Amino acid sequence: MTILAKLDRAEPSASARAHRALTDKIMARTLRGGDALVEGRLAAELGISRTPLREALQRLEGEGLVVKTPHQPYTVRRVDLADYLQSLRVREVLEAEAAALATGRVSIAAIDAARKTLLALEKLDPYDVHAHWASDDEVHRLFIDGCGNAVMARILYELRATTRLFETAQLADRLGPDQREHLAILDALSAGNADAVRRATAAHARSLFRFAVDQMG
Amino acid sequence: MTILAKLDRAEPSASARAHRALTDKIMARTLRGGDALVEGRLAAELGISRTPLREALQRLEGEGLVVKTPHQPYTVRRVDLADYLQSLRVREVLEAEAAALATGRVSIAAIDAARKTLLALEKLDPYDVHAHWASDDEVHRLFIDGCGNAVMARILYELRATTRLFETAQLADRLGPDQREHLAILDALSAGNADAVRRATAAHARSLFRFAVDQMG
DNA sequence: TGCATCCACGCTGTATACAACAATGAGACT
DNA sequence: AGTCTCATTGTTGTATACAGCGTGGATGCA
Repeated sequence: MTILAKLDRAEPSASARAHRALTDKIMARTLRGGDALVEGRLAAELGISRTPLREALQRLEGEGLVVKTPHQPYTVRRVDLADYLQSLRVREVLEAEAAALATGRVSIAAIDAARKTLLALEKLDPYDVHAHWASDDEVHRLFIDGCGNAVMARILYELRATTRLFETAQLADRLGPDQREHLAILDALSAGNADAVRRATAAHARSLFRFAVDQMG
Repeated sequence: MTILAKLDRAEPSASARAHRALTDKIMARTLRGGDALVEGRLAAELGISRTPLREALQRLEGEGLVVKTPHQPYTVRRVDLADYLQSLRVREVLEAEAAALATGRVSIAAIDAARKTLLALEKLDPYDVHAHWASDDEVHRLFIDGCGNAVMARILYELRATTRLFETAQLADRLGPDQREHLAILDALSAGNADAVRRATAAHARSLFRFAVDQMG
């Protein structure tokens, strides 16, 4: 049986499964900011022991998705407005640089694919949150993966993961601006104008910043 | 005895001790890039069990100081030239921004203290590596801690930790340039000229970049 | 009723035992 | 001699047991 299972598909380790399951739950808001992550309970749910579960939690802590205080359960990180704005400020600087570096390095085909996904968004009648995120990811990964700097890419990945923990409410109101700004980035990328790409990407981050301030303040 | 030990000083957890001990050893080059970190051996050396030791290793992995491949021991991260240059590129962008943000936020007293430490360096006759690093830290922390953006500060902390794993050889040749460039940053900070601070900090990062390329290539 | 104290429970932190896997070297066969 | 196989050994991955700490609620008292 174990042999069959192994042939079936490469079975990931217990801690890897736990890590995946928890990130999914956190991203999907099944687990919400401030929720307590009781080790024994979670381990039982996933059918593993506490040891690999703790390993997963520690990795998540390093990735900034959960926080811990000694002798108390881990909790899902609560990203407040200040955290969010500070992360956006870093993204404004770093993503602009990454996008400029990626100019001329990403294939036209990939750019066009992203544009197609983006334009298909507005046709969707019941506004689809999942599709919105997927397109957002496609655009941003275009230059994050394509910037040629693995260190930069890793940092941006984590930053985007944590900013996502914040920006849910009023997301529908971002549909229009996001699409406009993403298109501007893609157009500049197509044109191969690194400086325009930098400006467009920074403007996008600043737009998110302003939006959050307006909503909250 | 345990009671006395507890009263003596707040006893940190076993995993915290292991984390501290390992970071110290790695930074001091007692453990060098590529060295295998065998859990059982290390745990015995530190007088703890493997469980908290693994916790420390997992934290270190998140901080980028060690790397792991499944079913094999952790190894101290080997920072090659490409890693180093990519990290420097990120630092060029982010530290320049942090320094500009810190302008006007850091006290004149702190700036002057850093300047004093810096100037004292060249009086030291037997060139002192430790003193060099201490001064370097003092200057950079000035604006990293003072930039008012905790997210940015955390990223820069980790980046500096990993770049340190590389830049040892020929360090003595950096004494002159480092001092000049650090002084330029401090002067601009004193003058409260954010744009000059940004330029000086970016120039410093580029100087390190060029130095590494010249040495290696 | 309000408040302080204390006990009991649950959770985390650590140690230890065991299973699974990888690397290494000896030995046998060609 | 060379190579393939296989057992052995050491290491990681996981489970489990237990100790220590924190928390909340019950209880007693004013």
